[in-house]
Amino acid sequence: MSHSIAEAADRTGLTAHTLRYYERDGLLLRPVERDSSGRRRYDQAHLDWIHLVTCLRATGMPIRDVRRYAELVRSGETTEADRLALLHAHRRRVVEELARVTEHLGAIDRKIGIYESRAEERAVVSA
Amino acid sequence: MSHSIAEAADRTGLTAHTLRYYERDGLLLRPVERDSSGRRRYDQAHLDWIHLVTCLRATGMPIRDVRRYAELVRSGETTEADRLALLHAHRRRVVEELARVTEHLGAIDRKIGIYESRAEERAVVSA
DNA sequence: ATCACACTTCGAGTGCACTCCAAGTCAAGA
DNA sequence: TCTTGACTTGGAGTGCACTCGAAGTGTGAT
Repeated sequence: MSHSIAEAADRTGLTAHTLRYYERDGLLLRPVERDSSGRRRYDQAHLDWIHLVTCLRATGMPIRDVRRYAELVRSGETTEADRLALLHAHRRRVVEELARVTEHLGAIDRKIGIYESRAEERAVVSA
Repeated sequence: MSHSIAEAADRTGLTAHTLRYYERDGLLLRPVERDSSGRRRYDQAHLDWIHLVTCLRATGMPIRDVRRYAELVRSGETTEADRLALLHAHRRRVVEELARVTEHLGAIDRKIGIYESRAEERAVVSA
């Protein structure tokens, strides 16, 4: 079972443009196969890999690090320690970022609280 | 007590470049006052506002929405309901984004787990 | 057969948020 | 007095990640 670029876009949540861009930019493990008329065919292995790429991208990994990770995978299983290190470093940054955002969100919540209590006050006064 | 742009940069974690950029772009409530030789002087009210701006920015609010928020504040207290709506909408997006990132982080953690168990296996075999 | 349409490539364009540069001003210290 | 260095301005440049356009080709329905 293989899929056209439109189907792959559908299943990955990316656009066809972005899928071509990722391929050009070396984010995929290997170039996608083409059918007899030159069109891309994505198999399950590609979709699985692209899913991992979207996890990395959605958590803020830069394109060049995803490319680096793909290169490591391409280079064979001797690079597994390097891949693990790369993922660990990324994980640490993501956890830090989550904490930072959560903290800033708290400040925004306090601001919201201020506006709400002021709105409340006005409601009472005008009642 | 007022501060030079270098001190303001220090206290806000932004660069002097960024502080000037924010001012030019209308993210501050009013232009920063200048001393007799034309240099910016930041008072506590400015620093407090910039702190709020960094909370909004750090949680992913686009510059144009921060500007919109600043415009509402400038327009007086009749806009408090609008400000509250803006903050609520932002809060919702941030919470969603946190959930999304957390979920993707889980997938990355599972990937890390796979590499770790493989590393573990190799360690056992080579022992 | 013709038509619409999804696809191809290469390269250019976009939007965002800074980030930097050049040229000039001013104040304080040696 | 001279120099150093932090500042000023307007505008240009950068990096990232797409996003789109133009021109062309192959496929499937009418």
